[in-house]
Amino acid sequence: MPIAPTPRAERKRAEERRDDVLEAAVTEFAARGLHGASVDAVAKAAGISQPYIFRLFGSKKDLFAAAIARCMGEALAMFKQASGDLTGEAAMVAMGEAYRRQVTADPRMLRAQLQAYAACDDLEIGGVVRAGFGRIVQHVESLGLGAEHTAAFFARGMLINTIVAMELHTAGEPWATRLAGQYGLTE
Amino acid sequence: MPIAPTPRAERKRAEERRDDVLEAAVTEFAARGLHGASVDAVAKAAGISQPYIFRLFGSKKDLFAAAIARCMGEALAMFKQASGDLTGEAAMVAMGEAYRRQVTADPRMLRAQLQAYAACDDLEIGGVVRAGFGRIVQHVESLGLGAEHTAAFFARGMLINTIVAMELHTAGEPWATRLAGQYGLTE
DNA sequence: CACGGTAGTAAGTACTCACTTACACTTCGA
DNA sequence: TCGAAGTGTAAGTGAGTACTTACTACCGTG
Repeated sequence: MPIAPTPRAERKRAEERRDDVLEAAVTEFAARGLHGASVDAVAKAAGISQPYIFRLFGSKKDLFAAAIARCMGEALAMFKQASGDLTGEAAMVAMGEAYRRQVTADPRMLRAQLQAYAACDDLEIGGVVRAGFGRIVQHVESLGLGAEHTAAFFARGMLINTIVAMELHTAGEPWATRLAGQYGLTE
Repeated sequence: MPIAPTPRAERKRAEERRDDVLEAAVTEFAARGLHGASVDAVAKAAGISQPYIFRLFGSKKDLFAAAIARCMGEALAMFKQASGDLTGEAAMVAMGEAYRRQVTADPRMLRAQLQAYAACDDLEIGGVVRAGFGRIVQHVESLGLGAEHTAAFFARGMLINTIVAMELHTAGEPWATRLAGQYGLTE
């Protein structure tokens, strides 16, 4: 008869634990994507065993979806806070500045978004991503910018994502510096 | 002693075969990404056995890098042809129109690019992607647009990639249609 | 026509990794 | 206080898959 193993991780409420796991999952998925990341790595980073992740989230894909939904939710919250009571161009400038700050503070959110777009081939993931992105688009539209400026706002955001993913803002090549400099990413 | 197996695939020059494989690899990697795609699937699509791919390309990562390099090269060629002798804003409009046509004709190129950006976490891949992207940036810069317009051009391109990946242009939701419509992607 | 190089395959190998089973400790309400 | 619900783990399992080995058929050339 085997000796009883004692749980090593400090006991927490499931909801709090889910949060820890999501935090770790965002980091892992942001770097390696849905297929490149492993549940094992997320478990280690979260300080619990791998089976418990399946208890909490059901499957790897569901964990990815939850992590992405969280990221999108954080992005929306960030934009809402940045725009505050502002409208029109002033709101857009404020939101752009907030996004730029996010890059330098913690680029995981942007990288995770890129990974989410790349994983849209999967229908379930695609649904989650579209839903999250749609809420952000509708918030920006609600600020009273026209369709053209709204599109330009998101276009800039997407290029920033890509610049960060390629690490152009630290690459040192002149063309890269020129491009990244357009969005204040080189200081 | 086993009976000698006869090769099933029609015999071709290695160079031509490499081309077939790259074509299949772009399709596969565009949809599922570096980690999501399997070499087996590429081999089946190319009509040859899986070991032969390793003979031709060495490793899965090298195959991915080659596929991405090809895509980037095609994109550069497309832009060069579209801009022709034009310069400035006229060249940019022509290139944008070419890119838009590419979306409707065959979105694999765009999706593959997105997957390439997402895979930049790997240093080797990152190098290939930056090199390919750099050549495109420098071509656009050479057309005499200022840094601001150059950045705006690439920003639009990145948003188009994302719209295609999320399939917003066929999603049907009003906000999606409005956004995609800004780039003529809804007809 | 021999023969060396080129194109190609069948059949592994070794390993990763998503997911399961079966269990143990802890907390808490009745 | 007792048992059910909640938090957690050790130890698998099975399938997928990157890559290797060891071979074979074909082609061009002297």
